[in-house]
Amino acid sequence: MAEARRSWREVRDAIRADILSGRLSPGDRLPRDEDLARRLNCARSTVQRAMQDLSQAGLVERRRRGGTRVRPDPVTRATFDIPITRHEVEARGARYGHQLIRAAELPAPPAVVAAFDLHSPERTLYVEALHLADGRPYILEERWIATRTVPEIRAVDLTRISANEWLVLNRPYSRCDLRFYAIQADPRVARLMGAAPGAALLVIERTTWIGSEPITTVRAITAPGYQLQTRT
Amino acid sequence: MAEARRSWREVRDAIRADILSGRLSPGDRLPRDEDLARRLNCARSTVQRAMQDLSQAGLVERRRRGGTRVRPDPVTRATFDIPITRHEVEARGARYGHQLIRAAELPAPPAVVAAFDLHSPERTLYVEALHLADGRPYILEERWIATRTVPEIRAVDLTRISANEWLVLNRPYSRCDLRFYAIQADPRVARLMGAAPGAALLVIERTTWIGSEPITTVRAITAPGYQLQTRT
DNA sequence: ATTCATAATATGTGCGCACAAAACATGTCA
DNA sequence: TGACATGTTTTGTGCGCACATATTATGAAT
Repeated sequence: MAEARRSWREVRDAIRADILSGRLSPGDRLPRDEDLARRLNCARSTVQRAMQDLSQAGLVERRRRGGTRVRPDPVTRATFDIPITRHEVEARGARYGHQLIRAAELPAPPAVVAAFDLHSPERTLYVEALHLADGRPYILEERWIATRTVPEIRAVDLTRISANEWLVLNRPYSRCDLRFYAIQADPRVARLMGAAPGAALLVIERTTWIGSEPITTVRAITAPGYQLQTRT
Repeated sequence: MAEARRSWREVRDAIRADILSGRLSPGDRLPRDEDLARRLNCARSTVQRAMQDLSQAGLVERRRRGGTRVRPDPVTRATFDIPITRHEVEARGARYGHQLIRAAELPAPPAVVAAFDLHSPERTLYVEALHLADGRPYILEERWIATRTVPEIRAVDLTRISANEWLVLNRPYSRCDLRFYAIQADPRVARLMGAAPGAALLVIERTTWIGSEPITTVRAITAPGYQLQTRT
């Protein structure tokens, strides 16, 4: 059948076409790598490379000894890049600025303790700040920082560098949970954001850990009209 | 120095630690794979595997002949799985239902033509449908389907299977653009969703193509309180 | 100085091999 | 029957090699 050697992309595309065209259905088992390699006239490592890609894309599931199966519930998998807010603003060609609204050492409220996956209370630094693009409100962030994990943050001048930027640059994280939802601007948020009271705002919530130690959780309230889109 | 052979994960973690700790700064160039391999006591292919991972995670950028550099603008990269709505509802333990509100062949409005990256007008099937969880509104979708690319859709009984599910199962796509934002429910949407007028709703907009041919663009308006989160 | 062909170099791909590790199957023993 | 050890199967990892490919650097010719 096939004569020319196939590249891993060709192998991937061939299998993907089989799945997407319905020749393979969700839940179906695929031949083992070695058989596919023989059939497609390539090395097993090439099939492996193709499968690695398909697996990461969420199209197939692989298990040792269990073989490879078409994912039973097809999904659309999307990847987003969330940059440092300053970079995001500057990439839009706007002038970046930020205002520290409040910084205070507080015990973590129950919602934050829950977000951190903890039971016991946690000492936190609460930081509220407004990111500006060309002087106009861009993102309002309400942030809790676990001072036990990040004690140095207390020595940082948060009027000079935003907690967002300092943390991303200085605190590696091993786990990051993200959540998106919509809220209506309450009077206070509306005033800070220069939005109409009741306006619909996209919220990006992010919590990070290093190992099992919580670092920070932040509620980023975006300005009216803000859109988040997949990288191209 | 190092004696034990390193696995690609160890190599990846070592390099990642160098980046995140600041020993390597954004924009810095890394040694070439071969030197890293010698230094870390492993094969070049192992370094290659580690770099592949770091590159996909957005931590480094690699170019042939240009070498490897730490990405100049650090980002948080997040991956979402957007399942078929029926699966999503059922995974929450709820009973799925859906109602076809309207289906009509219409010329694509300008916004849709733009979303499809086209200039000329396009014949579309407009479909409006409501997805239900336990009988309650879950997602309202407004969808335009390019009938030139997907003529078979006209023969599908959209009261029996949702356009969402039919398309995902029958129409492979090669490109998918996603966009999230918040809207306020206008009176009609509020009535359909059983929400208060003016409620903040998360909208997921998705456009797919096969090759350069548009398939569909959909505006999925979610019920109040809907949250989208990264897969765990 | 500018343009263009050419060389040098780092990453990307592919192969074949060997062994590791997970997960499932089987059979033994109580 | 049930718990547990053992074997088998499939994917995962690692190595070393050769060559492909993209990109930058070099230098010649105008």
